[in-house]
Amino acid sequence: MDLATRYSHAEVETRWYEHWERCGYFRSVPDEREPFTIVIPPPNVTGVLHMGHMLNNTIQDILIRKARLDGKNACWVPGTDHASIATEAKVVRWLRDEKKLRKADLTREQFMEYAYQWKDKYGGIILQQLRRLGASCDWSRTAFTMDKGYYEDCIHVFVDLYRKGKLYRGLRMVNWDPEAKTVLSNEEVIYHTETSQLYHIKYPITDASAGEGIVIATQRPETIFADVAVAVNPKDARYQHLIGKSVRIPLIERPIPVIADEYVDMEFGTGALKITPAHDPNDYEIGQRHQLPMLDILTDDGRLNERCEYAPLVGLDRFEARKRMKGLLEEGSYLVKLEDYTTNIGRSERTNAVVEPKLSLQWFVRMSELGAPALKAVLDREVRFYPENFQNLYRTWMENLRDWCISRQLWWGQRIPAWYLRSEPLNEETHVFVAMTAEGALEQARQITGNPHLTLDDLRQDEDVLDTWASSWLWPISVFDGFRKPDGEIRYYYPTSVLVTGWDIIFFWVARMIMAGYEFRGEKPFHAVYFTGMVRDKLRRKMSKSLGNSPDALKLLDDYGADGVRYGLMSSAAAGNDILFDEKLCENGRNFCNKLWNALRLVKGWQIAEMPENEAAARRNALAVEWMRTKLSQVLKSVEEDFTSFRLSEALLTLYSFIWDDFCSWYLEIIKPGFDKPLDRATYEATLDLFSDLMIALHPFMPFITEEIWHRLRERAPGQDCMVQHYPKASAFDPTLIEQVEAVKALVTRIREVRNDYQIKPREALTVWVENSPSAQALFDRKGLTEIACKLAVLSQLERTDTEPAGAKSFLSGTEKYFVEIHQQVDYQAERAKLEQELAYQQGFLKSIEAKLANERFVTSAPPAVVENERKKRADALARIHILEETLAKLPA
RNA sequence: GGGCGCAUAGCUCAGUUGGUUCAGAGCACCUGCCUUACAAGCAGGGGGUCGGAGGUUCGAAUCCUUCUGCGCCCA
Repeated sequence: MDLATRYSHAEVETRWYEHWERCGYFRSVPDEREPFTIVIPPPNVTGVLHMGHMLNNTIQDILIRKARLDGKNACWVPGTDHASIATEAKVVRWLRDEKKLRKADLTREQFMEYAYQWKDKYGGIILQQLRRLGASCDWSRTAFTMDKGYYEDCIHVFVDLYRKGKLYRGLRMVNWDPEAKTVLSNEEVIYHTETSQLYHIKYPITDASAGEGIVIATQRPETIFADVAVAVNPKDARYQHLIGKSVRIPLIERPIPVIADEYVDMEFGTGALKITPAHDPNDYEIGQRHQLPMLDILTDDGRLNERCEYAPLVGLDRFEARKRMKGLLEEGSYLVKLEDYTTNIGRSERTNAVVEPKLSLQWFVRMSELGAPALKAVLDREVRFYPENFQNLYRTWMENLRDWCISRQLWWGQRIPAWYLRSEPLNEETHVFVAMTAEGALEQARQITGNPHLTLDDLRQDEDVLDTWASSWLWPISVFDGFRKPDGEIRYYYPTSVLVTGWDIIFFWVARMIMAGYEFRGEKPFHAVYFTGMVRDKLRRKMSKSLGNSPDALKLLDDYGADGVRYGLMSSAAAGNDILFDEKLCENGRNFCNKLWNALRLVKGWQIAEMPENEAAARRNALAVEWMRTKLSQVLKSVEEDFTSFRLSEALLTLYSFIWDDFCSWYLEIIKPGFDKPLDRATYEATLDLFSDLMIALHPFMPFITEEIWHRLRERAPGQDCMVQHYPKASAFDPTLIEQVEAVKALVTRIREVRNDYQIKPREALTVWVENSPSAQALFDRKGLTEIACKLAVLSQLERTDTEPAGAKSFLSGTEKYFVEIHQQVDYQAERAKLEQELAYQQGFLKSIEAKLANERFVTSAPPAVVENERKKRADALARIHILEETLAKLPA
């Protein structure tokens, strides 16, 4: 076989992905096997592959491929999220740039048609990109949160919750995004510390006898027109005489009362607080307590409206108005002080506009009842979190649930199935008809109003759509048709096995899916949640498009191959830990591929003979194979445990070092035949089998190269692909052999060290003796071990001796004393220094062990195995010290 | 202001229920090698009193308290 010295991934990866897909390996249909199900966290339909996706989906693919190899019916459902606000923004921009259309000029229906057009043309690119990564999703199941069926499910759930009294419409303080002109949930508001200015403004007192005025502090001077009171703390001596009096709002002279409320912090600002219930959540609360009116002075796009009563500012943007206020207040001598001030400003996650608290009529889900079973499930480990400490975060949030505002003032999304009477616009709060269809709503309207003559034209549907998360929380149910066919295949696939997602959406999505699972199916949506960390750059910044610090995912795949990138991501990605991404890690992955490739070249390059070269080779190879099989069992056992506890990086690193170090550096070197010599068939076949097993074991992590090598190792029948084999199972193994080989490895290393020290050529054969002792005997009685040592250390002989050979350098390895013939003057001075250092270490070591063993309480309270082990350590140390002392004594001065 | 988490080699991090010669890996570094699989490699090596202090224990990187320094979430 003529193979290039470097592995090239490009052709291999596309070829195998196509092959797997053609063979239908990704497809899952219910059968008698145990299911293993994952639903993808649907990326935004507008999304393109970034580092976070690659990490997240690599993990899912590893779990899915492993389950498939374990003989389970693995089903990974892909899909995308319609991402209402993000996508609508994209579509609006596209319409403007490409079609020269403005949203305002389109009807809702026209807009939706364009939006679907856009989605079909540009949406879901990311699903194509996931294929490059090797994702073995069942593409035939690709779902989309705006698919017809999915849409219906959302509507069904809305109606269901409404009927159950878990959904209501109400006037509440909400976070308003004046740019997108929509309400945002609390989770969609991002707080940053920003500097602004604190205005100290004097409100003149109506009753001049009580004083000149009261000074309040605010960062938003333009909102004074919406003030309905000034509040002070009832305990505040400074203001006692003013409580109950009234003050006048600067510029407009409207009188407002001075009230007392515990909420007011006497230390903050001047201790007097302007109360603006329509534009501040805390003021809203105070307003409610004191039955104050609410005055909304802002338009939906953040401009002052006529209710502010100050004509010069009507129509101005809130920030422009703020600027003008400064001059106006100064002019009227109302501005007492202006100071710089740092505070947390909330901005819209999507548009980055400063969020305005605003009073608004919206739809809310009552969270208290939904939250209870979802919290319990996690605390009872019914749904297990990996890592477990995310439970804390989850609990804190779940214990402080606030009602969820699920209406959004957008078009791209599921339109809220609520209808109102056109003739009674003011009665919306009472005359709401919630139904699956307009006809259903009409039916209700007729009954409730008692007017049988009402027609569809008398009804008007709510203009708003659902919050995106109010569709994605149904994902694990809806993708299996759980609402429309509750007894269909969902009974097989649900609850899903594991959810893999970033911890940043634990509230947005994870918590709500758990709630939806219990609410609509009476069962958890998944058994486990694996939280991935955030991928950060070397400066610990979250990778984002706006920072431009994210490497181009596709370029990484080009440069290092999917296997290399998967390795790079996984090698440093313990669950829940953020990873500082470094391309260097992908380079390691690529190098590993090359290592595997070259191991293949080596093995396939050998000539084969029916019989071993000689007795020695036969023994050597037989033991090597036995050792490798034993070690493989040990490794598989540990890999299996790692998978059970989702310690995927551990599993990968275990396999990596087993393959690189044990298989390549030791095993292949042991059995490697001499120049132009053949390898015996038995060893060759065993090696191919071992190599094949290694490829299956590594396949979940690095699917492409393992498939390629699997096929190059042997001629495989059609359908005999690596990805559909059985994962190798650990069998019972005897650790003694592993220990013995480790002893030989240590010996070989010591001999190589001697070569380095004395500059003896690697190929120059050396003669080595081991001092006769019971332990030396026990070690080298193992058939084949001596031959292995000779091969690896390049020895002409390794024999036991009772006498010290002349002109040899001695050294200690394990508990044995060895002599190596070096044909040159031994540097006794250096030798003595080395031995003394070693002796000092061993004596210290011995001392610590003896202290332990002399301790009565240790011997009585520690487990017997631990004590026994300490005794063995003592015996070994004593043996070593004896040898060292003896050697030192005999050393020429 | 409330809560959560982190601190281990120059860098990035593992280290599971406290117990094996347990102080590890990769990268970086040093020395020697283009040895007939692989220089994307091979052989060998140096480097950390596990953030500080105290405590529990026969035994602590691991458990507890506290301090310091970071990070994050919520208000």
